[in-house]
Amino acid sequence: MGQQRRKSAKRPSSADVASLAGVSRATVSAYINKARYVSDDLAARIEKAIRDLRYVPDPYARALKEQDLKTIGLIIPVLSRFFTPLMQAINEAAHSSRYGFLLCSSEEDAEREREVLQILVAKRISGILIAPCSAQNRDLVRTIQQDGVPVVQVNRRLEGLETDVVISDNRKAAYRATEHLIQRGRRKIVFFGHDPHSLALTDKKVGYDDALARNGVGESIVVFLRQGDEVDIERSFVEFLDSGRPFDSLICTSQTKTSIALNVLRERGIRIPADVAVVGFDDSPWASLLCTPLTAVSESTRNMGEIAAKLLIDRLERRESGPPKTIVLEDEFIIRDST
Amino acid sequence: MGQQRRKSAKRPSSADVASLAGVSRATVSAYINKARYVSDDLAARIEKAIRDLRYVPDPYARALKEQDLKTIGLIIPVLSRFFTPLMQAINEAAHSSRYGFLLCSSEEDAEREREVLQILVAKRISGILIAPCSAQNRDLVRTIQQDGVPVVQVNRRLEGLETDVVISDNRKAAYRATEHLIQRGRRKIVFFGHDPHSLALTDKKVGYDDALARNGVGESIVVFLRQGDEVDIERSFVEFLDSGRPFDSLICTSQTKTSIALNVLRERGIRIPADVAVVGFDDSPWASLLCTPLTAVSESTRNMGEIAAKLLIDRLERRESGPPKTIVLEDEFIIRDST
DNA sequence: ATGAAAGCGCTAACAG
DNA sequence: CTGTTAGCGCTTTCAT
Repeated sequence: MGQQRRKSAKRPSSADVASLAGVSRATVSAYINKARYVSDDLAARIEKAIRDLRYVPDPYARALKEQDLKTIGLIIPVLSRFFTPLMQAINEAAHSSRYGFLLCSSEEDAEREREVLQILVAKRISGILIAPCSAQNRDLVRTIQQDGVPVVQVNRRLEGLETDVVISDNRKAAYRATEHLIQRGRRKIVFFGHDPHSLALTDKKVGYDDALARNGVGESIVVFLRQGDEVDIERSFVEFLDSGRPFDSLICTSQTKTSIALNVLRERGIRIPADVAVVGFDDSPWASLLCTPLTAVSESTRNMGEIAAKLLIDRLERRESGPPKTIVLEDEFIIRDST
Repeated sequence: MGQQRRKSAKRPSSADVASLAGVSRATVSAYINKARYVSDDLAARIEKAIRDLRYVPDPYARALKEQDLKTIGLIIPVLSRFFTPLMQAINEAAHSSRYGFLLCSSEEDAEREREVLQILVAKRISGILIAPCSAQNRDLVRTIQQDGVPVVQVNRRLEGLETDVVISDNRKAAYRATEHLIQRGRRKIVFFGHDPHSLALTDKKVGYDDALARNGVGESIVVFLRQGDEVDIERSFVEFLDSGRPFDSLICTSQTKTSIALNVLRERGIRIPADVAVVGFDDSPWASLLCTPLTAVSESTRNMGEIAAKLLIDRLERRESGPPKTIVLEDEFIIRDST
């Protein structure tokens, strides 16, 4: 015998409740929304009818009438661990201000991002938090905003948009990391994991380039990496190693890349920092526990989420209507033993 | 000057498109949904009108008519990193079967879980994946299911529910971990991080108790821990250490707890495994890189998500209508150097 | 204090 | 092939 399927005989509507309670639908609606006074007598009968019928108002019918979904949408480029603290923070902030929370991933695909934006707007979302994945939707975002939906850019920023922005200074962090390696006497510094299409990586790359240039280091070693799973990342790194190109240090542009690189280095018996110094983007609770505790850039995405959510909610509640704010969080640079 | 707010003069409706294109609303609808043939001529005019007006159909009006949202809902107890791979897998599976994906967190709160369940049903979600946080909503889940909405339990299981289930065998994993410690000669084994209210932990605790009993180890040392942030977790562990109760090994019931415990142990100069052997639940890419590579239970939540999503979608597409299946994934037990 | 009726934007059955 | 019409379930004046 399979799972039962008593295909819903049809959900009760407010009309059913009304007739069972012997009142009009208007009164039911009024009672439910506490929109106007309803006598105790009727209230009790309605209450009972609702229970008996297990009536739940249809959110769509309601939404059809109402202007605002009282919900915050978050669009991230990928559902990765990196964004988890950001999601948590935003979810909590939304909830505690009595907003709903709707999460969407664009999968780093501009087309999909576009769709998602349109869906959110069509759903009359109250406001949008977005970590944009492509400049392609700049105009759409601008339009949405001009139509009265507040937008906050978070973690990544598209130039030329008059939105609130909360990012961390990846360029500077990369600069600092690179310069740090140079000061430690390294000259053959690998930038592991670049993708010119990624907004997130561009900043880091610029910081790296700047630091090399200002310190007169001519050689730039970049390992490119298009979107891919962990196997692809590992393969790219292995290929680089096998190319035999000499290097004495490594900047990994994400936590995943860092752990993959470290694992490969360990397997090959390459010593850190004796043979190769390593700095990783994104700190983790493990970084300090490693055999060689890792020097890392720490980006507080949790904090970023909190601030961004607050900014958005302030706009939504009309607590703030000034010009767009840009908040740049400083990344922490934590020097441990790997460099 | 603030962000512009040209409060949407009112969105265009299909009526606007129809009149601009000089056709009826039915034709517009037909064109959009490709529900029936529309002559090239009209199609072109409609297309143009849609563009000009930047028309987007109202999803609520549409939903009001339709029976099914073609969307899968996932309810997790907490938006943690632990669930990220699960979310990824389900999101991808949903998307590639052309379903939407709706994520909700119950925040380990039965009341909130109840609300969320009702919202999902009210929204006519196609099917639900749930990692239940409490037995309290068992009846509600049963009702939902009987009303024809397929439900799959994932990661955690409530007894007495005729749903598909995908879990991993935490009880056995805990048993194995405990027995492993005993075989290594440990007798004072700490179970770090218990909460009798947590379904997830109960299984682990049972495995631990069983292993102690079957191996004639009388002493059970349990560090309790109600929901709390990392600071709370750390404090609990520190308090335990400060109590001076002797112990020679440690089972940490989650990744977060593991990293916190390891950090505290390191700070106190307690050597692993010489002074204390450690096994952690949830493997991570870092586990092998630690100073003392960590013995760990590895639970493939990604895999769990894939399977659960497949099960659900098979039900949705009527590809499967047999009795409920229960899939129990074996956790891997990876012995490294910490034990 | 409560009820009747109109309408939100869309789809689908039925005509033409 | 395309248009007319009748709701979907709810909220909201406007009467009573």
